[in-house]
Amino acid sequence: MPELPEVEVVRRGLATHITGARIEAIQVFHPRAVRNTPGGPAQVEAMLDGATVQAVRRRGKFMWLELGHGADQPAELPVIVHLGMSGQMLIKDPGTPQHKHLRIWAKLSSGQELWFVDQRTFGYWEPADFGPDGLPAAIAHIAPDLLDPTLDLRGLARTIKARNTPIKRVLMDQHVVSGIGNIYADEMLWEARIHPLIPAKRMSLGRVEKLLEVGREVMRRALAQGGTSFDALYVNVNGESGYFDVSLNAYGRTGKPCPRCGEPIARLVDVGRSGHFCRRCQRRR
DNA sequence: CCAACTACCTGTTAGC
DNA sequence: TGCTAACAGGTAGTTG
Repeated sequence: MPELPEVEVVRRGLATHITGARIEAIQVFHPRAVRNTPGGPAQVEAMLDGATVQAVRRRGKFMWLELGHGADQPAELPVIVHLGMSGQMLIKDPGTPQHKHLRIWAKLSSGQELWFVDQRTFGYWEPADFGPDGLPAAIAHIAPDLLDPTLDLRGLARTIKARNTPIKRVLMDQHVVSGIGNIYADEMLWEARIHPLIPAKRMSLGRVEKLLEVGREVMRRALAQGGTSFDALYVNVNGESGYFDVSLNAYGRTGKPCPRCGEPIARLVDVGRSGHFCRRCQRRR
């Protein structure tokens, strides 16, 4: 559920609250909360204990904390944080009663606590190394996202057009462009009036470019409203929901009138995932 | 390389 | 009322 705007809201909150803070104690409560660690939870605890958070960065839906030993020392190692479906990074005052789904707990030198809460355990923290480009090597396969200032939009449009796959699936392929999940794929396709099942190959280059520009605007609007939330699973670091969901035009609106033409929004299932679109505005051809 | 499919999770809701 | 099935869905891994 958390996609680019939601993750960016969390990243900003973390940057504000934990940059420069030292981790004075840490405890991992669930084995699935850490990944790619031969040493298991203990390895992550050892890596983070005593480290200082120097920066919090993001690409697509992936965040990472840059850790060092001393606020003015260069970053030594990144730890990747992915929220999965239901992960939350929360800043708590000491003494807050424990949450049922608390997976990782850390005590910070700021006096506050950092909680990683995750109901469905698809989220995780992962110790990593820096690759040559300054990104964690473990996410080298994740493409730039639509809000990345270095994004080559024309080049991306050409890559997308080379794929013989329904456009919605291509948008959600994190190797191609990152940060787009089911919600924002539906929203940007609705906005651009494009049918989700049209093969990317059959679209004109200009239409693909237009779709990407529209997508970038949708992301910016959602970010300005603090992201989307339906059921309080997605919240910022203070536990507050965003309110972009009131701006959704297609996603989750099955049977409700299309805000553009009044036609009831249709639901279609592709690869077991539900999609929402307007049959009248988003024609196949 | 590309495309398609599946496993991994648990809380909530719909249906019988 | 109580049970079961469907649903939510991001990513890695596998298969063809």
